[in-house]
Amino acid sequence: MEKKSYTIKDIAKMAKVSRGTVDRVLHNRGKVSEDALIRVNEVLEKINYHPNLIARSLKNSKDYYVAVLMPDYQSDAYWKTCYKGIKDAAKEFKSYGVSIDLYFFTMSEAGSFMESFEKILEANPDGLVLVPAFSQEAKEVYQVCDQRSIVYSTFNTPPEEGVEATFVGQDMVQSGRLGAELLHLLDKDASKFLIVHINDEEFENAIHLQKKEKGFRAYLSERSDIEILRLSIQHSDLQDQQAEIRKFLKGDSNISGIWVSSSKAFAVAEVLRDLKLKTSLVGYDLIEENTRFLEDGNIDFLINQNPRSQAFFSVAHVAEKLAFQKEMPEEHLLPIDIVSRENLIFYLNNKRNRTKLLI
Amino acid sequence: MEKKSYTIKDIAKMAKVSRGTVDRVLHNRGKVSEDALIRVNEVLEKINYHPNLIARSLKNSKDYYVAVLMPDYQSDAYWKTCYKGIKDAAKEFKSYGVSIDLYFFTMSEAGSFMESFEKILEANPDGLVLVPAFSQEAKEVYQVCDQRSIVYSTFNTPPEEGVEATFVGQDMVQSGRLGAELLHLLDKDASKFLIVHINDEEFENAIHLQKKEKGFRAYLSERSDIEILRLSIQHSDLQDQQAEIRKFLKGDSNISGIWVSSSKAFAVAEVLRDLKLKTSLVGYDLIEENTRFLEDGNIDFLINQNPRSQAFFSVAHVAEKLAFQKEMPEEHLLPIDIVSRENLIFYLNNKRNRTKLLI
DNA sequence: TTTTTTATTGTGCACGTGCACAATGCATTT
DNA sequence: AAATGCATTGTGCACGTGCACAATAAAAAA
Repeated sequence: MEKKSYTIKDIAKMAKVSRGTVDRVLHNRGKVSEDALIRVNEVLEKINYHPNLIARSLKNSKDYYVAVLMPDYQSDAYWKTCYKGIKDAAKEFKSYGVSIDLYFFTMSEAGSFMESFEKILEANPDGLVLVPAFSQEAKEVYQVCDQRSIVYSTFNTPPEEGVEATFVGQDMVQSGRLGAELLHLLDKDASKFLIVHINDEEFENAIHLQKKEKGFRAYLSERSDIEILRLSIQHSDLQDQQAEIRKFLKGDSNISGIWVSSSKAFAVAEVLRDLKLKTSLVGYDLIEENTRFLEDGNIDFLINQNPRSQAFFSVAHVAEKLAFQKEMPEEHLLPIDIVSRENLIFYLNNKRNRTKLLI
Repeated sequence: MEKKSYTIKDIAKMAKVSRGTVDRVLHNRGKVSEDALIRVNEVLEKINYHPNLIARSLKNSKDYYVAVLMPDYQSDAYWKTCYKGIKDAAKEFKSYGVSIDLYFFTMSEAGSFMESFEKILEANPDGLVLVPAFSQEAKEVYQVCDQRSIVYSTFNTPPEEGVEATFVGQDMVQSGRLGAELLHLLDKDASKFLIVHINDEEFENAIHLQKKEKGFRAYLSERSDIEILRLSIQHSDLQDQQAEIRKFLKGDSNISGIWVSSSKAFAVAEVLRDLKLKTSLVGYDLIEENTRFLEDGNIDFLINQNPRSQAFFSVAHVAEKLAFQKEMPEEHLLPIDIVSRENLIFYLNNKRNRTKLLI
């Protein structure tokens, strides 16, 4: 019943060799007689040895330094949530000697991305967590990190194909499919849906939005001949955005459901409320503006992109790789949560929505 | 920029005392002159000391033994998922010297619960994780554990009011509310909903089902005058269950939506399919029988009770308390996930849907 | 003053690992 | 036979903590 965990000393005794020899076998750095090798391996097979990670990491106990490169969180509620995830991870791993510093860039300026990266390099970090918003620049980053053997992981935006960087995030195509499904479930006799993109960046650069739209359309094309309208809004001012939405909705009255591909569903919700329209509405992200309308019933579902967990895990992978030599996964896809009024509370401030990683 | 983590030795040097004195101050076990006390405290305040948990747990490195007392997982897909969570936790904490053994009981026999507990006591464990399905018997368990200072936590079934045992699970009332909301969203013009209970235990003993029903009714009474029918099935044989459902549905044809309070939604789904009814259906748990009907469209939503995470965290709390002296939370409520066809895959076998706990 | 008691402070060790380096055995060369 | 080289093996140390115990200083008793 009671399993004992064996130590190197135990193994040495059992194999009638010294600790050093066992160590040499375990890390196979040669200089072991065939005789001893066989004896040690015999014991190892019998007992199924697992090294004590605590002792190991105490031994390698140095202070690791991890830099995070992400969009400025002042500007955006979504990134603020990521920031929280980073902070939680920082708190978590502090006791294991990992300290974390943040560096920011502006979404509209690729230059600011590389500028911050230069600063990071000056600080000479052991690890890097980044949002590779600019794929060309990011490639350079990966190269430099490989060269200096800086451990890195990405989140939110998937790295380009072919790059073997750890990615924590969601399946964007599936996310779009889910949006379509929810609208479809809300009104099974729907005849017309509207896609709304409201985004700072050019749509052509926003690969994640393209993937989402692709998924949205794919779902519907598989099971109905619902007409799909599309409205892409570039204004950065809320008033202008809403004016355009209002104009569009007045022009086309019998839309059954609206899917907003970004976190700006609240902009549409307000217009719907003012126009007293009962159109179904599905959007993304649990930012305060959205959750208010979810509670009032103007938004039916919000799809949670789990920004907090994305950021948290991205840091966690790097930190545990450094501190415990744990392997980093190539891809860590988070669930795409459906949030309605009645389960909203569990996705807000959920400090414990996190995970020790497998060894 | 670079934060150093201070050690006791550092503090001793700064306060011009020895390691021993710092140690005495930190664990305030007296025998320190006022003079030294002040100096050490000054340093402590300045540097915000956090002990190195790795070193600490290496020091206290013994093998901990944790017993898990849960329903037999052979009988039930739900408990099988819990079993997986336990196994994952076992794997995770093995490297930290925590080994885990399982003991089972039968849901229908309170006696088997205490029998297994007796066996557990013989093994003399340091920690216990249990599903307190029988509240009276559980009380005795808590008492014995307190007496022998066995660390314990519960999951799935909340312990009785007034007991201060760590509980990992979900808010049952809210879970019922969510079920009602989903049905309501699926058909906003609904006039009649049906509650179906299919359960092994007596309804009177199944407090969690009672709470769920309460939440279901509460939601609807707040915002509509939908008629609520109720069908409680006691048969343990699937054929008998379905016969009763078929009879009921044939008798009352214009039901807008059905909510099954347990994991037996598949039984209803099959009947609906055979009768070619398009009634909305919401149930619980991602067991294979259910997910098949979810994929076929006979079930609209499944509510995920997160059995795997419940079990995992319940073990994790005990293990981290033992190995790292982390505090155990009084209550750890997991999110109530809404699962549809398009996000189902992320909730199946999601090895990483877990969390390192806060310190 | 010397001895004993008491209050405070300093030091040694173990936990398990991983590395550096010292020590041993054995065969080959001088 | 002594000296040298090489292959293999054994040992010491550090990581940071927490506890036991030794050492010191100061006060009280002789």
